[in-house]
Amino acid sequence: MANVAKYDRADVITRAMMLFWEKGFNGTSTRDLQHAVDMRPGSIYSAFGSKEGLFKEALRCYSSAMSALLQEKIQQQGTPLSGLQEFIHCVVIDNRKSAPSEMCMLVKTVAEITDSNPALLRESQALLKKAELGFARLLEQAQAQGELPASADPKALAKYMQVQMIGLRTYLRTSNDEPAVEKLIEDTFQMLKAA
Amino acid sequence: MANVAKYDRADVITRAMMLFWEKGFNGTSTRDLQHAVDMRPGSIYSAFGSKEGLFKEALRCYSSAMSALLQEKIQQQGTPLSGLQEFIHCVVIDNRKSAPSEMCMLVKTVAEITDSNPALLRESQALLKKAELGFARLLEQAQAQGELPASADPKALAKYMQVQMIGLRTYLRTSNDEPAVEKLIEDTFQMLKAA
DNA sequence: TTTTAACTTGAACAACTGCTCAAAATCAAC
DNA sequence: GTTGATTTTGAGCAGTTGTTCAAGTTAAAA
Repeated sequence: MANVAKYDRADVITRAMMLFWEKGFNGTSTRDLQHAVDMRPGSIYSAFGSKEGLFKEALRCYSSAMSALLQEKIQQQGTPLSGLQEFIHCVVIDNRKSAPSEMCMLVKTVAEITDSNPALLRESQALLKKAELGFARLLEQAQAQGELPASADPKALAKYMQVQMIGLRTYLRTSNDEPAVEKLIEDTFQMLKAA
Repeated sequence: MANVAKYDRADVITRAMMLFWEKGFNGTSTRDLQHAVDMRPGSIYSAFGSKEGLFKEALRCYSSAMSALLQEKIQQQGTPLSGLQEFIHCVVIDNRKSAPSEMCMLVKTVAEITDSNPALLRESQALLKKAELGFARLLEQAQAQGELPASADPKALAKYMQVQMIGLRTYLRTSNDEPAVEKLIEDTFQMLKAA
């Protein structure tokens, strides 16, 4: 054998994710990345193949960080639905200014990337689909526990939740109207429980 | 006096708008633009000052085209609320594949541009705010005509409509699930009329 | 201690970026 | 037809882009 890598791969991906999340794929130059992860071009390219390869890893990193946050909130709150509500409030309101961008990184990517880069587009779409499936499973559990009425359709409600999350986060970015968005989050869950 | 401009300014802005709408601000190079509008760099820069200047005009062009489409649909349908519903269906579903992007150009811009370019960010935010005010005025009319219950709050519903439009258009881009989105549009208006 | 495979480095490349400007072309006014 | 303000042209600039690769460094194995 021989020399061993000096960098922490997960840490490098996290740092790259933060930059990409803030500036987008086109807005982030490889020089920016080199500085952010403190690696020279040769090392980055031997580890990730291309800017696109690193971006793909960053998308997955973002996705699993969000997923972990959701699980954390469910545990804290004790029930699936209140955990989901706390998660959404946390992502949309609490982390608004501390996160690299107030918008969802997957949505930003789907908005920025054209069909001329199918690899990145499909990766983002697949991760968003995965998130929707996670919501659906969660809503099923809520239903089983009586947190949602038996008449509710978890799959349809999961789609609805995705639309609301995407819409609310983006609307907040455009309007800066935090109280209104906070109220709309509450309305959404009111609606959910009455479905 | 002397020579007179050979290009049609409105036409040039429209062509630039189509390109910017498709590829975004960072994704569109000035060479792309030169080709799309069939003008040489000198002419473009003397007419618009900078890439940013042309983009700003493109944003306004997009905004007023959307506004005109809404008015058209209201006239066709006869009432404000049914006109609004037809407008949303048209923008989200019917024009999905024929438009340069299935997403809203203002939303794409707000997602792409960071706070390091305040001019473009504020322009998009202002145009989205203007659209919301237009929705609010429309909903007031609908209320006056009895299309909406007297208990409805037009300003709050206008915010809600913005969130739904943004969410639905973006969700369709990520999921490709046209039937689901079509149903969600109907649900939204059902909800509106019951507000 | 030597070997050797893996990793790191950073100069360099060709292509592309937004933009400028001197020269040429244009056309209303005289 | 000449004038002269205005517009068009496109070569080109200085900086940035994503990426490569030969040379140097490292440390486990022999």
